[in-house]
Amino acid sequence: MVETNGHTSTEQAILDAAEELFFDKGYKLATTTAIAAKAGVTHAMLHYYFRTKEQIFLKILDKNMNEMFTMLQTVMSPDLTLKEILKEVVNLHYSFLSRHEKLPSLILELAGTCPEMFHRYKARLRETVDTEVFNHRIRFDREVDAGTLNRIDWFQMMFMIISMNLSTFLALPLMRNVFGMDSRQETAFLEERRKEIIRTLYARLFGKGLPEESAVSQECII
Amino acid sequence: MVETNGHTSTEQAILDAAEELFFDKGYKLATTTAIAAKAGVTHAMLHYYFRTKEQIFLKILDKNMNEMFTMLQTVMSPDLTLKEILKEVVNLHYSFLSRHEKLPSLILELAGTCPEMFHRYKARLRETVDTEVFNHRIRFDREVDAGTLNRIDWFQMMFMIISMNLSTFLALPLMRNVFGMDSRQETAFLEERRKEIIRTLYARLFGKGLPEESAVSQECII
DNA sequence: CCGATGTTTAACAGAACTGTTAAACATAAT
DNA sequence: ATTATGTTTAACAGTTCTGTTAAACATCGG
Repeated sequence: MVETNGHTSTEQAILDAAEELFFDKGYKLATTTAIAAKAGVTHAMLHYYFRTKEQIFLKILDKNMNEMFTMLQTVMSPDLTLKEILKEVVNLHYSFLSRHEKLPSLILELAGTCPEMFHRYKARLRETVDTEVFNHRIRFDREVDAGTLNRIDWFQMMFMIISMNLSTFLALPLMRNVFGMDSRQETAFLEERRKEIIRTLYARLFGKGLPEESAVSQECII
Repeated sequence: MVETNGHTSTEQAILDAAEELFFDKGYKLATTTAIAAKAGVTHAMLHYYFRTKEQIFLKILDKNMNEMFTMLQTVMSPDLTLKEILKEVVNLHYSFLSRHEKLPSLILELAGTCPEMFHRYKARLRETVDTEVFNHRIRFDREVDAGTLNRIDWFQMMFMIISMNLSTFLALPLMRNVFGMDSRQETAFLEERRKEIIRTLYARLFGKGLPEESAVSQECII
């Protein structure tokens, strides 16, 4: 039953079920048996189409990682001010995360428990980071020198942005569990959180009269 | 072979091995077989002393959660300024995390995949949060009204502190993997990160002339 | 209609895991 | 020495998982 996209409907059903289960339970805990059950086929079909669990997982992960790298590379817009760019970075990342709520924890699982699988993306991740750093750094440093931007280490700033965004979505299951938010509250929280992240970032970068020890002295890691 | 602490050496060996494996692999992936092997006993011993995998896990998790709650409650020191308290909160939390590097991801796993197990700590967590909020909030609001503190929602501030600290340690395995830090670089990174977190927090709370949209208007979630 | 191709099923093999149990072993008190 | 108690072993049962395979089924060109 070959369809227009070149996939059989069975193949697509397996991919859909697998994506949901891998994101829900993680790589190791999502079983081929459960995937097949969710797709409504025998688990032998899964092996017929994809041979192994690892291959079907990589097909799904690749798709998501490609979207992530695309997102990372579209941050550049040279005709915006640095201030606008930074806001864009946060918003873009934040909206990507809301569309891929569970990708971060899957990546963390991979880095922690299947490092050899994560290796597949390492080079590309480093390269992307290096490129973005190179593209923005000169401009960034110039503004720091001109005094229109508080001194801060590049890497620390990137880490701050990424981690503030990420941790919002990493904490979401826990927040749902502990505070039992309904979906309206959740939307309101996420929106207020996004604004607060930008406020905090702006305060650190553009605020005046910051308290002591704003000096920075780190050898760069990357 | 009963020892002075009331545990047999076998029992303690199992607990030690279990703690390491649970933190390394998570609850579901740490197998009783592997725990027994690491402890150097047959896996039947594990069931002899603890009956089930869940019970040994809870023994270990309880110990760690108790330490966490103790830490959360020792934050109060009424004779410090608010500014000093906040710094203390960050430092205390940060140092706790460096001693329990892998607790956060275990808690996140639990909240995500075994919510019924996490339920055990829900009431206590809410209670602790409520108490801390109640204890600090009046003072906090007074300083906001006096203009010595920028306006910010309590919950957002707590979330910010916790998430900046947490994400540092959540990201650590990934950082090791991608950037291949040695232990000297890692120590330097963690120390610089701690300082940067305080800088950022202070900038948001005490910085002058913050850019637009620093107004805050959120109904409180908790 | 026939056979070639691609798809699906059901049964199986082999491994791993949790938990149980009966018997062997050690130890200390009587 | 014997008995009671606590500890350890080895073997087993029952389940679940990944991956394979042979046979059944469908579809379509000729």
